[in-house]
Amino acid sequence: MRRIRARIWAPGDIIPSELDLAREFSCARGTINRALTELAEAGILERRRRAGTRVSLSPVHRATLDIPVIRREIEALGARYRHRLLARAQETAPEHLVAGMNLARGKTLLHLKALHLANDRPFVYEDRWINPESAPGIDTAPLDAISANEWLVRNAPISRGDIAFFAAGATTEDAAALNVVPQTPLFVIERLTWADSSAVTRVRLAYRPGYRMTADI
Amino acid sequence: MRRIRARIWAPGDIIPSELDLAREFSCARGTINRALTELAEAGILERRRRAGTRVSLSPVHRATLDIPVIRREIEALGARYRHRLLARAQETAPEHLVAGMNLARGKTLLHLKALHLANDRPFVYEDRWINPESAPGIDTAPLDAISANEWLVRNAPISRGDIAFFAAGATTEDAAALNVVPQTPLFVIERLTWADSSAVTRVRLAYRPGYRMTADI
DNA sequence: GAGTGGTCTAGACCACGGG
DNA sequence: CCGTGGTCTAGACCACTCG
Repeated sequence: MRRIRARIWAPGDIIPSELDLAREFSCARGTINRALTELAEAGILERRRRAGTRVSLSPVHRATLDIPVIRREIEALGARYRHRLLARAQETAPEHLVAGMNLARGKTLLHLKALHLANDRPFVYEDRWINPESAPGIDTAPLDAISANEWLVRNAPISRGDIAFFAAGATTEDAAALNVVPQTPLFVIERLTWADSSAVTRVRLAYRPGYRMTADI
Repeated sequence: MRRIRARIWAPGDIIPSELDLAREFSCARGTINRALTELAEAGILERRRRAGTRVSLSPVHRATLDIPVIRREIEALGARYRHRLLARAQETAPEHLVAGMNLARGKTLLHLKALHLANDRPFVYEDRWINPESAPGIDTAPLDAISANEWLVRNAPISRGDIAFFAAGATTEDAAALNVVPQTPLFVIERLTWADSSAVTRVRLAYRPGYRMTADI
């Protein structure tokens, strides 16, 4: 890293091979390999067999976001967490979810609406659909005592997910829940999680105005 | 992972030690160590010396965001990239930057305003402050030909950065640049990057309405 | 004290892919 | 072909921390 920052190894340059570096630093090749592999994962280096290792021309800045359970997020702010289950219903999957969640048409999903509060003030409004087949036990879960968010994290192991972040004006529903005027700009997260190839849950989280999601690079 | 998903190793459980697993799978401890270390970095496991390895009770979902140069982001959408430098001035650092960027009061910064276009339609409006001391050569850089974004990535190695994502209503300036009405909800990124302990640049990026930032978990 | 994970070493075999 | 990185092995020493 020192050599890259000092442009001794400039962007685009091939750096010495693992064997050469191991000799230079008097260490095992395995150690060099681990170091270079980490830098490659961070986007600083690009490695190809036979072609060698080069300093990335346009290093991708890679930020790692920790997406905690909302309870923890609120508690980390030093606030008291509470949540309120506003609605719970069995509904036929709407058309836009049938496609996104790869469901059979006419499938019944659990539809939840909940509000997460920090010190009794609205923090996030949650609109969630759960595929009961992928979350066995959800039907009898006490979702007023433990948030669906947390119940799922503990009871429905997921294998992967897609997540999107964007800005949106508060809908009338958002506005009522978060106690703001409609069309207030809100930070919104939409997340779709999967267990193997079947969808577990799709959630839309609308954060209170002023919320900032932060990360380190 | 199979055992964790199948709840053979449930959240909170201690799993066998590296030595035991190495024996079970007839492989070297180093291989087990690498696997478990990766899972710990992904937030699936928690490891402590002597205490052993346990399955996380509340696995942090960790998303890795690739933050490419804006040109690449636009090109990846299949659109033609252009950018327009709207303003370039030397200005005394405003008060809110003196603190955030850890500058001496009265320091002169380069202040840029630029618009990035996708197929000639506004995509991101950029408001950037650059510390010329941390970016030698920036004063003579042809920032109308190459965006500051790209120039910096190539010429000013950074060591770390903070990044924040939030929603905001379009300011009059945003609105004029992006050709929207004021107060339109916009997705905004603020990024502050450092080379060692001195700030390099602080940028605010206001994306066009409808922009979604996506990631995988 | 003793068992855990963290890290390194020296060596090996292999997949890949450029020349 | 053959040099590169990718991965594994067997062994070692150490830091940490629980009991």
